[in-house]
Amino acid sequence: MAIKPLTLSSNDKFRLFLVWACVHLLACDQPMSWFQAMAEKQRRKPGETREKLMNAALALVGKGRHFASLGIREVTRQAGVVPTSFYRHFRNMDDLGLQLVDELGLVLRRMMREARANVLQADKLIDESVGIFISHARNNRSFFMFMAQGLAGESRAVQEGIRSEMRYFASELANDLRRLKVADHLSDADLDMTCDLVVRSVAFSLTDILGISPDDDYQEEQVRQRTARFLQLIFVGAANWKSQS
Amino acid sequence: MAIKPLTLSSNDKFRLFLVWACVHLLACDQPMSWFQAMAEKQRRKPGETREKLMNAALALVGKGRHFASLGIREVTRQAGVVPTSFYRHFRNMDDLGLQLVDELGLVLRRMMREARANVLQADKLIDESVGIFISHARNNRSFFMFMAQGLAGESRAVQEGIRSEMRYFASELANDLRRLKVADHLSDADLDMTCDLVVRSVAFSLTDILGISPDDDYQEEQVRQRTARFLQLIFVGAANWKSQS
DNA sequence: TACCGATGTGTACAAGTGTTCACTAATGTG
DNA sequence: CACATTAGTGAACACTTGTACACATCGGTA
Repeated sequence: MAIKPLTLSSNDKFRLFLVWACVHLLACDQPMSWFQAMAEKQRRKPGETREKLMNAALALVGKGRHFASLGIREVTRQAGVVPTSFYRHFRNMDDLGLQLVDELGLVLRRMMREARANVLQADKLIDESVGIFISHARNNRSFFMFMAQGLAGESRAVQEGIRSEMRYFASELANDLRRLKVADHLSDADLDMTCDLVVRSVAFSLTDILGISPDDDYQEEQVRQRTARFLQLIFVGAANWKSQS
Repeated sequence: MAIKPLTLSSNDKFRLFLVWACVHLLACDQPMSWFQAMAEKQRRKPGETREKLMNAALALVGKGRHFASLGIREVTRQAGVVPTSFYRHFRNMDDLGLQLVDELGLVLRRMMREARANVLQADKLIDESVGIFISHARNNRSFFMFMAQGLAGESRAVQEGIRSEMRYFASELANDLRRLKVADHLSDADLDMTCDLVVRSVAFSLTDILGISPDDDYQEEQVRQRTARFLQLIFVGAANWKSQS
């Protein structure tokens, strides 16, 4: 059998590098130049082929195509790059999908940070959060489309990645609620369950938002209100929930 | 522009035929032979190419492929039919998808009927229903995979079809609950909302069930319990919900 | 009987696909 | 400086794809 040239993903490479850098930091005395060089390489300048390819895939998804139906040539064509370049950065389309999930994680974290900054008092929590979510979904339409597709997608790895992002999101939400002391009567497990349900409901609303035209403000407001009422219903349930019953 | 030969879907044809048959039943005196012939044609005998193609597509989806990535040749190959035969029954893959949605509707209605027959008293409603749902999801794995995929699929029509099946399901659930008089304090709109949320939560659990191995009984039991608790939480919320507040 | 429409088959073709290979330009390292 | 590594290019490969056309079959109708 032919030995394929194993090209590590940039994340793998970076992790390997971190280990290796730590060894060097302990062993020699002037490693900073190496570190900075590698760090420079990690955060590539925009417009590079790798970004172009990922953006091209996202653009196609945003245009209504399904990620599973995209081909390598199609993506490279959209990116304005020769097909061969694809292999310099990704093993195959699944690999590209996985790296998109990583970036999706960044988008979600940014959204979470914004929500935390804006939602200070608990009474406006739901409406504010739903609003922030919807505006993010509108601004990063392609990303969230990719997320919605990936939940039932072809690649098990992408599926698991998105699912794990959602789990993380739910656990962070639970932590926030604990900090706000709005659900002290709930056991940890029950609070986690509640947050899981919240995140699922919001995620399902994603398919509602993405299904309507991006500038149909009326429909968007409808989805927004419905989602908010879903969450209110869930929180009423949580408020009257008797743990360990 | 070239005029493409418009081939109606078999459902369309049947509806047209019904109208036409009624006219004939009123006008002439011996229409039964026509009727029987057409009825015979409608319920085709199993093993025909049309069924073979739809089953082939489902089989591929069940094997982990995404519907959006299936090609005509691939489906016909799996069905053991020559590629050209495809066009005798479907315009394209989207058309096949739409007809699959119709059949999916039948599966869902059968499930609903079974649930109605088995859930007689209200106190076991949740556990019984979730159980029935999970066993159906297990027995018709491919169908439900197709449904999960279609929710964020490529074809807007398929998407809307599945969504409308879910709406129907939710409204029927609301009717049942009204009949059981378990939520008399809720306004119609609030009950509809509750049922909508219930259906969404269950549908989301679909991706959980389909993600685990078909014979991993432990994980399946986990999903089952989690889904049931979701529904309990929602119903506690509904029980304490104050309509028109 | 002859005929007709619907269904299925085989062949064909142009276009698109994933992947490999050999080559070049740039980039930073000894 | 020479050198190795990396990113990008273009040509080529063996397939696969969607679709069209002509033909065979068969059940039902006039």
